[in-house]
Amino acid sequence: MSAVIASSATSKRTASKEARRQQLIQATIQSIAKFGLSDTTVATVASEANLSQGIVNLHFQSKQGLLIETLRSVADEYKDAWEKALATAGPSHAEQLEALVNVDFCPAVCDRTKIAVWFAYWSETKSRPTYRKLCAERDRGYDRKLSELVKALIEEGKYQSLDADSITSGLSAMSAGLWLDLLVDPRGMSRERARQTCRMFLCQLFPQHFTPHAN
Amino acid sequence: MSAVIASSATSKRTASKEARRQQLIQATIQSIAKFGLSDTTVATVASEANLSQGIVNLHFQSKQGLLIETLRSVADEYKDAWEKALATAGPSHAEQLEALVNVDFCPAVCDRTKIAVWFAYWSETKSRPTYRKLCAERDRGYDRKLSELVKALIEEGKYQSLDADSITSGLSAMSAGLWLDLLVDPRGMSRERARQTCRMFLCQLFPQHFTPHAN
DNA sequence: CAGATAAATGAATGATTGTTCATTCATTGC
DNA sequence: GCAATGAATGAACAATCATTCATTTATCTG
Repeated sequence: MSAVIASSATSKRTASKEARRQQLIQATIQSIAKFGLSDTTVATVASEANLSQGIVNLHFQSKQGLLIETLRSVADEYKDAWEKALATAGPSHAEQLEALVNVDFCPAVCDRTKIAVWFAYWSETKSRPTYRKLCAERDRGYDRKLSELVKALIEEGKYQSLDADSITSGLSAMSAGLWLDLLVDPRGMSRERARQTCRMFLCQLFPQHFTPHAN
Repeated sequence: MSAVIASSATSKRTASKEARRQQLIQATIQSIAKFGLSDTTVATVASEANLSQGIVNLHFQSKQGLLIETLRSVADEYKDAWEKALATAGPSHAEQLEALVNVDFCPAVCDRTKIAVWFAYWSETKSRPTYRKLCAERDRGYDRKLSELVKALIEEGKYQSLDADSITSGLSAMSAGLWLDLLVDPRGMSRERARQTCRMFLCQLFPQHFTPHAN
């Protein structure tokens, strides 16, 4: 969305207010990925953005404000991604489900830098209600849609023995866990392998709808 | 192991060197869970332990040293737990696998406080090689055992279509993801529900070895 | 019980970090 | 071209935090 504005306006003193904010948010993401959230300071962010110290408090009232807006930005981007993926995908329930699962492993979303950000904030949800609220919003919509599609498939395929709630939880948990693998041990896990792992799960559960090595 | 020592020796100036270290590590775990890693200071740790400021640098050379020892402690405890679980469980491959999976959801290991610690450190592995090394050691042993058992079951049951690597990755990812649910949204997920979710996965994969509602 | 030893304290210190603000500089409208 | 506007700077300030250490306190020894 506003990435277009941000990219063209790196020249100083020219960028619009919104573009600067985006630039600082991107710098925050880079800093969190590079140094971790604990060692991300206003100075490291400003340095990543090639801007001066005072800039953060100029555009966001405080460091905390910047951190919250950064999470909001990544969360919004994620929501946009899966909503767009559903709109683009074929109409069948199986196609919709596959599209939804695949979003988690597409390059735009499944970027090690952004994954580092997700885990940084997740790890502090217990102490920061604001983080939790923003993260919960992310999951609410996604999980609801995932649950819908799983239920539809179960009905369609007369998979009587399957429990929709378990499958929904299991599937979204598997995605998150594979993200963790990508973050902690990127040599042992790749986006493609992660995607295949989820697909394997779908093939096992819904053999009438998903078959190995298709797509 | 040394928790026995630590618990009995809370009285001041009496505790042995090792007991004090354990006490401080426990306080660190509490502090990380309460305030997050970013807001865990030497002061918050000392306060959780009801001890004075200087105590951390007395027993560990630095704050960083304490943080590393805390991770090591949680990781060791985890390793002890699953090794003990394997030793206690029945001898069949299915029983061993089930025991290994269940460890992740037993009260001793699957405690929201400790989960907060895991995610706090995982989120910083990208910037702190020491954290990564300690975390990787945790996974190496567990995943190797998990992989062994999965392969054994596939051979035993002539589940020709199953890919052992995908299943191993998927299973451990699902565990980690369910932990995340327990951390972020404890009302929507419980240890028991998480365990059942993993079990559902096993039932689907290995119908000859696992059947619903057993255990 | 006295002296020695070791552990713990907490105020002081120095380094780091978030925030402020007077100044600089580019852009826009007249 | 010339004010006027407001975005950006970066040095200065204030607050926080890790670390140090002289002192206090408990335990052990002979």
